[in-house]
Amino acid sequence: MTTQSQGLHTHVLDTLGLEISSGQCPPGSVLRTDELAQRFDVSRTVIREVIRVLESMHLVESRRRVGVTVRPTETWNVYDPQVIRWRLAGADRPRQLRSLTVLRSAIEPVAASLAARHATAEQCAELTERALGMVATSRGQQLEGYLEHDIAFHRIVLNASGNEMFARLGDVVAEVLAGRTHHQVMFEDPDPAAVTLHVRLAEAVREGDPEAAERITKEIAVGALHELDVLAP
Amino acid sequence: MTTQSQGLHTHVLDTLGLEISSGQCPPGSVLRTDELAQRFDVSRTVIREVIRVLESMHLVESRRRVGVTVRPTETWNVYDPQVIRWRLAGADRPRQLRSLTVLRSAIEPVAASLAARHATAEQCAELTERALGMVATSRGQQLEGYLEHDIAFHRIVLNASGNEMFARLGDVVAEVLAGRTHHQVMFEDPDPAAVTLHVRLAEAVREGDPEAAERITKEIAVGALHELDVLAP
DNA sequence: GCCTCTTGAATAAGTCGTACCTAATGGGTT
DNA sequence: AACCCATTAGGTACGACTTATTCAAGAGGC
Repeated sequence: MTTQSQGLHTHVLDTLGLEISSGQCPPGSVLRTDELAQRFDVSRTVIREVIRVLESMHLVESRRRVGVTVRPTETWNVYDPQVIRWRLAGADRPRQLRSLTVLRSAIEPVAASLAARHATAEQCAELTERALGMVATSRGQQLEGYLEHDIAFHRIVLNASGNEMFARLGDVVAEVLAGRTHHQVMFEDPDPAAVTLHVRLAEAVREGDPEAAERITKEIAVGALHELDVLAP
Repeated sequence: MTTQSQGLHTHVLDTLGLEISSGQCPPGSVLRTDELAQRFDVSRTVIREVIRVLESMHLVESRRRVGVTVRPTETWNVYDPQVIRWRLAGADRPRQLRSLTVLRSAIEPVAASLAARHATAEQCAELTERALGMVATSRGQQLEGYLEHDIAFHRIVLNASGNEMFARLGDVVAEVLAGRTHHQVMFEDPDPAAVTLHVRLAEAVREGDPEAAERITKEIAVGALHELDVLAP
């Protein structure tokens, strides 16, 4: 059986990763490499490589004579974009979205403040462009276009902060925004207040006003958290 | 050559990971699995498993007919504790410590604020205990003991925040604190002001005062950043 | 008789070597 | 310039062997 395009490894990894993060294989349960090889109809070689990757994400632990044990949630590398994707696709997406949004609300204001100090002219220009793009797509069911601008906007801010750790959170934010748009039921157009705030943030960064940038970003974060409270359990 | 105790895989992974993150194998350089197998005197199987793990960390990219290419720094999973450890052990430790400390300064105040709301009696008790431990070891060259209390203290705050993403940053903070103590030259006892702030933070959390907890944690962060400016280039 | 310690067989992961498949590449041909 | 083919290096498979753990049975001491 060779149905996938991108290699056996990828398919098996994705399937197992999803099963584990979604709780189908609860912590403590044991997998056997031979069984997995049979189940996926691949060689043990492939399985072992997958297990090693899952092990590096601290999702499982492999011990001789006992098998591959699923580790408790607390040890997982929850910052791994792959893990985040799996978890957002799984059962506890709401909880996941919430903790990620809280993370954003801590990071992004500081990042925006730094961006107001360090952003290049180029970054300011693209930021404004993206903000205008958000305005343009904020009405009339253009959710996908809006999402694209939104992701790009936040990515620029994080990059412009000049801090590597912030910059690398761009992928995480992208996953959160995408998850919100796609999985959360969003019939309506985005909140006009949020759109305005993005425009104002672009201005604050362009004018090099760290305090304003931080304050505005905090407002955006509050809005995002509020939105979760309204739509989720 | 079989010097390691914990498996060939671990040894090879650690060596290669370190070499890549320290810039010895600059982005764009190509590794060949056969060569690596020869070099480490292990089978290609082991090398392949290692490569797969490095690939999952986005440190390398494996393509047919071309080999294993080291990817540019921007794509690395810099939140992977393993990667952090490698980078802190490598050449650009100062830069790394700085960006991680900025990250802390964004996260920990928010975490402390949440901890003041959600901490259990148990957590408050252990927090106070650790603060006292820091006081007790703050004089007389007991750096290792101090470090242990410091790490535990911050870990409790992050855990008590109730946010999973914050909690999982405990390892990162631990690496930063350990790196600061071990690699940065710290002849002297810790800053007495910092010790006092930790005691006050424990109080603020115990008394359920989010604003105070956030403010005090910001002061701790400012101190840590200042310390870096003084000691590093 | 019950408990502890030792010993040994069973087990599943770890490692190895080889053989073969497949895709990307680069050069040579038309 | 477009096409084709040999080469190359990773991808996959299989089978044999090694080693750490575990668990249980048996020996010894209380």
